[in-house]
Amino acid sequence: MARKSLVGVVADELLDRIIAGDFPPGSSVPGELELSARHEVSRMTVREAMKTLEAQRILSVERGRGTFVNPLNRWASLEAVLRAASEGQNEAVASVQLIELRRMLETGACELAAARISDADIQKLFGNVAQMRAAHEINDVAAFVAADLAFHDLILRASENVFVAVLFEPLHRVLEKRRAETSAVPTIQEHAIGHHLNIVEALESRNPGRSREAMDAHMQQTLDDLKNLVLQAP
Amino acid sequence: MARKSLVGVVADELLDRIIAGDFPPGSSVPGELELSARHEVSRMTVREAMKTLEAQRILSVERGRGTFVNPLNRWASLEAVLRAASEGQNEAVASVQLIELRRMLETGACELAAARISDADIQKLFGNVAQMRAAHEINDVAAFVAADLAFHDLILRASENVFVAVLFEPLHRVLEKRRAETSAVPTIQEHAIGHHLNIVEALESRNPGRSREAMDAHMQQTLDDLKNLVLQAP
DNA sequence: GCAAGTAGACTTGTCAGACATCTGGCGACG
DNA sequence: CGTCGCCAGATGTCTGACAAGTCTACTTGC
Repeated sequence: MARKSLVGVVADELLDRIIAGDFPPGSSVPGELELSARHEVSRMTVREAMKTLEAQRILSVERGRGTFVNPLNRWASLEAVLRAASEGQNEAVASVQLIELRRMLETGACELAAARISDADIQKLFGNVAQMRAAHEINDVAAFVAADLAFHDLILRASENVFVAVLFEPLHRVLEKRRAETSAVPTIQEHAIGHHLNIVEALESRNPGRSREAMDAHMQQTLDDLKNLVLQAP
Repeated sequence: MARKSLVGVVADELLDRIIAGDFPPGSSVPGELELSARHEVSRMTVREAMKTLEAQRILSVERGRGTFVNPLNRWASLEAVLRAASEGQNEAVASVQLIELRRMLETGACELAAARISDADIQKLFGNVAQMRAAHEINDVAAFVAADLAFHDLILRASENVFVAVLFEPLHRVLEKRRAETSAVPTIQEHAIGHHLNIVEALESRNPGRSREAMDAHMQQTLDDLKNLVLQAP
């Protein structure tokens, strides 16, 4: 699956060297010819790799002068920033900050959704909670996670804000595997079911503030779970 | 200034055709050869344009099969989504949704900053408000906007969350010009000064909830200003 | 007759070499 | 001393070719 093409490999290696500090922000990166020699590929392959990094605003290419590394806060790729921020002992910090970000987006989306969600979607949410409960009783972790994801996804869409969904999508991918870890603990499943039920009921009341707080409590629980589980693993 | 290179032009034109609906999500885009003929450039130029769109997850390239358009919610580029969402009569809707998004990020960042901001940074924020007041009195719109931007930027950084800054950066660019418009009205300047002062004082009290609400009120005002100004322009 | 295998057309991936164009600095010339 | 022009080095683009993956349709063997 996804055997990476050469340009993907070159782009990854180059990004690794940037993150490792070989080329600090503001400095220039070696010329295309030099890179093509170092990685033993043609100049064109190097150019395409550069293009992908430039599209993510990691590099700035200036004709006739060279190619330069942008400061980290101009990077447009959450994944690349995550890789950079997770260097060394910082992975735990990065995880917490990701949850913080998720909390902002999900509580905000939930608040908006309260005024816009349809009755049909609310019934679907009740259905998702029922699925989570059923999955919990027969210990089906995969089904539990699937229902959980569908629940949050529906709220995102009910917010009717396209940009929230766009910004949330990369977060979704990054957090997916850790969600599966925390959701494997039965006690946490029970907590989650309770929180989700609170959220649907708040949405049903069409009260934005209450809906936001319900989602906020859920996010707080998720953050606590992360701290108690992932951050103490060997 | 910034005369676009050929690959930039081709990428733009291709994105325009995608947004115009020539190639719906899931469908394939014409082959590299066909595109190179249509745009009268070499195949390599087309390839580099495709690479930039692929890096933004607008296209998915599959070797031997073709190149396909991703659904809009997988796009990783806020700007591209904005262009797509602003088609037709939807520009007003897109503007409102952008403010909604900004509200989520800024209120969240402000809440985090309350617990993390340094005394020195709080003094800087007071200084920014003073600059805004001075600029207001001598009717210097540019200086007012500059102090305003610096104020919000400092809070973003004080939240100590790298990812918030990353997601906010494209928003910053997009909203910059509209901010200049609304900030030109003296009455709105006065409102903004009051809101900013409330925000600093809330941060000074180190109360996260109060800080969030102060920023929220400011965002609400901004949204109202947008509705009353931009949405009724000729 | 049917199924497995294969040849071909079409697609993207990579390579090589060449020339065009832009930038910046160095040196010659006025 | 200042200005102009040349030149080295960087990216931008073109041409043509071959490699390799995918799908279709036909051929072939049973």
